[in-house]
Formats: sequence, C-alpha cells, structure tokens
Amino acid sequence: MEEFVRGERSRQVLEAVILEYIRNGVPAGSRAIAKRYGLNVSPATVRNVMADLEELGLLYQPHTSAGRVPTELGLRVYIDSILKIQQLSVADRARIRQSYRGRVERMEGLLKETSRVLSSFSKQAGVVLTPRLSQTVFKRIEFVRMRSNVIMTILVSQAGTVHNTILGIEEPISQEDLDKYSRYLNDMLQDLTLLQMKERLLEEMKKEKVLFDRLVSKALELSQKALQTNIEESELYIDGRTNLLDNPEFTDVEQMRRIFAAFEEKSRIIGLLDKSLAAGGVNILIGSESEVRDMESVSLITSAYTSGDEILGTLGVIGPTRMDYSRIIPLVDYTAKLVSEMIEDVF
Amino acid sequence: MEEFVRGERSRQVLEAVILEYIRNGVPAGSRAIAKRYGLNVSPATVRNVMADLEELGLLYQPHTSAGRVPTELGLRVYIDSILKIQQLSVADRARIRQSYRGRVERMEGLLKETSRVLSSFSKQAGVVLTPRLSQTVFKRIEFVRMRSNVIMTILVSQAGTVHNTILGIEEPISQEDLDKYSRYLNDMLQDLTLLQMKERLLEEMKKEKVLFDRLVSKALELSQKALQTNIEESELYIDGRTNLLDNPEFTDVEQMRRIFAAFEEKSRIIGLLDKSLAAGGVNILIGSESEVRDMESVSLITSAYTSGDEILGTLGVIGPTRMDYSRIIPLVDYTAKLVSEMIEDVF
DNA sequence: TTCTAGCACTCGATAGGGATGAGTGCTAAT
DNA sequence: ATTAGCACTCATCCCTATCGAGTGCTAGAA
Repeated sequence: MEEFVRGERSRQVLEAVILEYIRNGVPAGSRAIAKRYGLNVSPATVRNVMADLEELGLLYQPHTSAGRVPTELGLRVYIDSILKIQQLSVADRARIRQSYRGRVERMEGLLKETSRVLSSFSKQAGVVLTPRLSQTVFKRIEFVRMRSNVIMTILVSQAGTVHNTILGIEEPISQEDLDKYSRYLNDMLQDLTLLQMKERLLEEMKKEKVLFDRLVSKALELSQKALQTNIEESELYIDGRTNLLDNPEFTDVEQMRRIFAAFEEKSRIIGLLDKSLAAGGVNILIGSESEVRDMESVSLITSAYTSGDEILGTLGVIGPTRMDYSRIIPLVDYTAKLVSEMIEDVF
Repeated sequence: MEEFVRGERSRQVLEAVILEYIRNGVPAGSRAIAKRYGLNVSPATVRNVMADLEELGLLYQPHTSAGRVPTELGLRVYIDSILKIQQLSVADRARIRQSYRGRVERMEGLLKETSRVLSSFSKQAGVVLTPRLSQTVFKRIEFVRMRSNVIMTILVSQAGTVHNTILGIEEPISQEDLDKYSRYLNDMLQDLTLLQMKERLLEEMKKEKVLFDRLVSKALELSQKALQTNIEESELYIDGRTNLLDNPEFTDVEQMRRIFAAFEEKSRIIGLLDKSLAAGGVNILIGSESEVRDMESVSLITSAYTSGDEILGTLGVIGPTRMDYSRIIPLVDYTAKLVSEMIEDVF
C-alpha cells in the first residue's frame, strides 16, 4: 500500500482526516486539521494535500463545500500501513477479566458473556460464532428413552458443548439397551471429531460381522441418525445491537432497518464470520468488502478463538465503518485470546 | 366497563375511531368517521359524541385542530367490551401448521420456530418464554467426566429440554463411578419436578445411613450441586424486532432506541411475561399497564402454553399499542394451543 | 519549486413567513 | 336531539433569505 501514500505529510493528513472523522462523525475541514495535529502548515497546504489524496481515491467529498471523509480504501490504507496497534491497558484487561467472574461454568454462558463483553467495551455490537458441531471433538454420547418410540440422543464434546436430537424409531427399545449402545459407542469413538466419527460409523456399518450383531448394528444405526441432523450448524450470539443506534450516521431509519434485518437473518452473518474462521489474528472487513447485502455501511473486526491447535469459532465487533479501530482491534484480539485461554482452562 | 360507554352510538364511534386509528396510524376526524362506518349521522353529531368520549377519558386529542386518538383506557374498553374475537380462518391455521413442518424435533427448535411464526403472522415482534427449569418434570440425569476434577452434569426433562452444568470437584471421580451415581439417582428421582427433586435430595441427605454409604452420599452431593445453579431461569426467544421499525409511529429514533434496549435486557421482558404465566387464556397489556420502563408505548398480547395440566411457558406478540388486536388475539390464542398440542404429541 | 495569503464561490443547514387544509367548537336553525 | 354553517386553530409544506463552513484558484513570498 506504500505506493499510494508518498511522503510523510500525506500520511499525516490522511491519518488526521480519519481520526477527526472517527471522533466527530462529520467531514473534516482543512482548517481544523491544520490547527490540531501540529502539522505547522497552513490550511491551504492541507487542502492541496487533500486534493491529492482525493485523486488517489483515499478521501472523498460529500459535496463541494464540505470537508473530506475517508473512503473505504482510505480506511484500508490507514489500518494496514499507518495505524499502530497498541496493547490494551492493564486496567482494561483487568476489567474484561472481571466481567467473566462466575460466568464460565458452561460453554454457552461463556460465549454469551463474551458477546456482552465485546459490545460493552466497544460500544458497538458484539458477535460470537459458536464452534461448529462437526469439528468439535467427541466426548460422550447418551441415549434417553423419552417414550416407547421416541428417544433423545445427547452428544457432549470435549469443549463442553452439548447437543441433543429427538429421534423417532420404529420398534421400541428399553433404556437398558440404550445404555448398552452408548457404552459401546463411547468406547469406540473416543477422541474423534464428529466428522471423523461419522466416517468411522459408516466404516463400521460395512463390516460383515455387524450385520449379525443386533446390538452393534442398532447402536450404529441410532448414532448415525443422530449425526445426520445439521452438524454443520453454528449458533450466533449478538449483543448490543442498540449501541449501533447511538451512532449519529444511523439517524437514517431506513438504513438502520436494513442492518437490523440482517441481524435477524443470522445465516447471513454466520456466513460472513465463517469466512474469517481460517485466517489467524485479527481480521478486518470494511464496509462493502464484506460483500453481504445490507452490510455495506458497517465494518467487522473479528478474530478466531481456539483450543489448543483447534480453531473453534470466531468472535468480533460490528460497528459503523467509522468506528474507533485503534481501540477495538486490540479489544477483539485480547478477548479472543482470553476466551481461548478460558476454554482450555475450564474444559 | 359498561358504565363508561352508554348508548349504542357512543360504542360505534369509539370502535370507529379505534379501527380508523389502527388502520392509518393518524388521528381520526369526524368527517371520515361519519362517511365510512355507516352511522348515518353528520360529522357534527360525531363530534359531539367524540367530545363526550374525550371527557370520559377514552379518546384524546393530540392538539386542538387534530382528530381523535384512543387512549389506553379507550383501547381497554374496546378490547374488553366491544371487540368480538373471531376465529382464525382455516387457511391461516393451515399456513401456521405448515410453518412447523419438520422443525419440531427438539423443544428448542419448536419454540424458536414459534417466535418466528408469531412475528411473521403478526408483522410485529414475536416472543416465547421457555419453560422454567424448576417446574419441568425430571427424566434423567447424566454425569460426564471432562477432566480429572471437572465434570458435567446433564439434566433431561420429560418435555425434552436439556440443561447442562460444569462442576468443579475436589477429588477425582472415575466415569464408572459417575455412571453408578446416575443410575442410582435416575431410579430415585423418576417423575419429580426439579423443585420436588431438590427437596427430595435434601431429605435423603439427612437420612443417617447415607452418611455411611459413600456412593450414595457422593451422588447426592453432586446432583445437589447441579441443581443449585439457577433452576429458576427461563430463556426468551424474540423474533421480528425489525417489524417494529416499520410502524410509522416509531420514526422517532429515540423511542425506538429505548424499546430495543429493553429487548436486549431480556430479564425485563421475562419478568413481564412471567406475570401473565398463571392467567389462563389470552392476556393483554396495553402500553403503560405493563409497568415496565421503556415499554410504555407498546402492547403485549400473550397466552400460556401447556402440557397436560402443567403450564410450561408464555408466548405472545409485542407491537405498538396501535396494533391490529382483532387479528393478533386469535393468532396468539391459536398458536398457544397449537404449541401445547405439539408438545404433548411429540414429547 | 513549494508554501501561503487572499478571495470568490458553493452548498448544506437554519430560520422565518405565508399558504394550505384538515379538523374542531360553537351557535342557530330544524 | 340533530345538523348546517362558520370562525378559528394548528401542523405541514414550501419558498426564500441568511449564515457559515469549507473549498478551489491565483498571485505573491520563501
């Protein structure tokens, strides 16, 4: 990106416009920039530089007599090559840790609390994508007989998530038999991911002896069924949508409506977060870079959280493109690390 | 309420104002009322009646030269003594049933889908309060050893809900022992509600022989712990918040902000829905009747859903006080019955 | 060259001032 | 008891004038 911004002054002006815009939400004028930000040049000079930056597509003028506003490209350049990411202050870290006190008993609670933490510290919306079932490591399976031909299967992952399904079956099975099945399966499937588990089950079912062992074949059949239901699914926790309403640029009700609609249709956002799953570190999508309808006017800052080497899910912050990246990037980064740490500790 | 509205004409005018207001969202004038609604009287007469109704506190005039709008009291009178609640059409019923196709496998899914159904058929926000854990009937408990001194307890209710907790323990326990515990407990606690279960456990723990039976005492202790964590808690599903943004009276961003904030702080709404748990049939709270901060400008139409005699939870619709009660009341009523029916069938 | 001072110009935002029209209350006539 | 008529009120819309922040450009200084 260096090729874009030649010269120290250009970089300073770009930064100043962005900071000013992030602070006030209104286009920044040359006078204000020259006065603050100690450039020691006249407004006229700043104007010239601004004109250059506009030609490069980094700034943009809403109308002739207005100040300048950064474009998405401008923000991208700023984030990639100007912004120095600081560490979160010790006090902030402590306050974040504090928020989790006594709420990490269950995986679900931990992740919900995380979305709350992200939103309250960023003053934007916090999002957390739960681990995909398919890639969690299997810990245990249980069958519970609900009625004569309805049973519930319960899957527990090593990370402490629980997933249950109701199955209808043709012929009644006693709870004793179900217990036998689960004991058999628990032995067989230890330490596999659900995806591996699925394969393993298919393998086993092919083996000839299985055909003659009623217990085994039945057990395999049941667990097969249990896995059929959407193990690719993730859940999404969102908190602090209301914070978005506080941003002055969203006084436009119609635009706000569209963003909120996108929040309700969670699958769109899940797809978005899924994209940044694989990438390490903090991931930033500015405005239309996300390529998700109705999300053109917001930015997304995400990071994956892990357990050991395993990537579990993504968490992050959604806010207007004009949010305070310098504060929120370290926030997301730290939170992801903290969550990873807590998951490893607890589960 | 009869004492308020003397005379057929008064009632007709009140109804007309309300219908007009519900339809258009703007104050209704005397001319329009006289013209439609076949009253066969002049606008001047209507004005006189309106003046009377205003004195009674049923109507209200935003400003001198505006039409009339119903007050909360006016709506209350209308709902209690004028509105005739119709049945939902056969077509609507069919469409609602249709929405559930293949999504009632799990309790959770059923209830989430219900909030979706309520919001999409009402064009307002749909809410569903899940059954309280404490009053669900116990079906089964399982212990899973996660690490040497961390175990997970899983509770399954007869209605097919699953609840899990992570427990730290002092001395390691093997999975074999845990299995013994759960077998013992499952036998003892069959068919109790969790609340009864809690009592029963305390009783058992007092018995002298328990003190000398290590297995038993350990099992009781664990299940005790598992039940300590918030069994009074309910969850809340909300869907279709965005629909509220479509209502013209909410162009006021500030008010909208407050309502959305209330949605995020779910405990407030849970408290509200809890109130109407006990009452049978459809429950209606108009505006400030709810006595919940920030919810003064919305109405709430709810009904409890049940399984057998047991009241499980509440479901309903939240919308502006000016929503179409005649459509939504039967919708909520039917949905509650349908959900009850499905729960009984499936679980 | 590079920077700066000065100046004319643009254009959004704000405030004031009719004009419009929906709707009322009151009075007098039916 | 009902209605027609009329004066009156008040929100809404639209037009205009003013204001001011900010620009672009040009000519002169460093």
